[in-house]
Amino acid sequence: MKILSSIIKPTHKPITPFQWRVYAALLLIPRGSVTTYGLLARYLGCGSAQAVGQALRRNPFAPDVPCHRVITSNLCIGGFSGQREGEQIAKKLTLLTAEGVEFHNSALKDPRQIFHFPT
DNA sequence: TCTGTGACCGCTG
DNA sequence: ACAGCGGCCACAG
Repeated sequence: MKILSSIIKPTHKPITPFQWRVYAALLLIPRGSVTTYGLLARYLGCGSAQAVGQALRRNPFAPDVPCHRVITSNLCIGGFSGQREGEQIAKKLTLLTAEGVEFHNSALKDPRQIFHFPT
């Protein structure tokens, strides 16, 4: 499995401890699976999915850190690269499709592809 | 310090 | 089914 420290390069902006935890958790998600902001927040012991969104929005490591594998709790596509709609979302869709995660009208087709973090 | 903002969530009517 | 609304918490300025 990938190690976060091996992804970070000197050219990257420094990240906060919270961001570190978020990105490290992302690396646990296998290809072909996705998670939600809420699940991720709960796994991190942080009550706010919105805070997780903040961290992902500022992800300096895309696409090495698979931030595209995070969708909203209602199983919709969510945002990408700071955008909630538009070309960037299409890109996110493409990435997920390439991994075998299919959407229908911007909603996850198969809920079984949701990754549950270890307790 | 303090404040506004956000790739969100879930309860309520 | 669905829109509204308060809560959440990290972070930049």
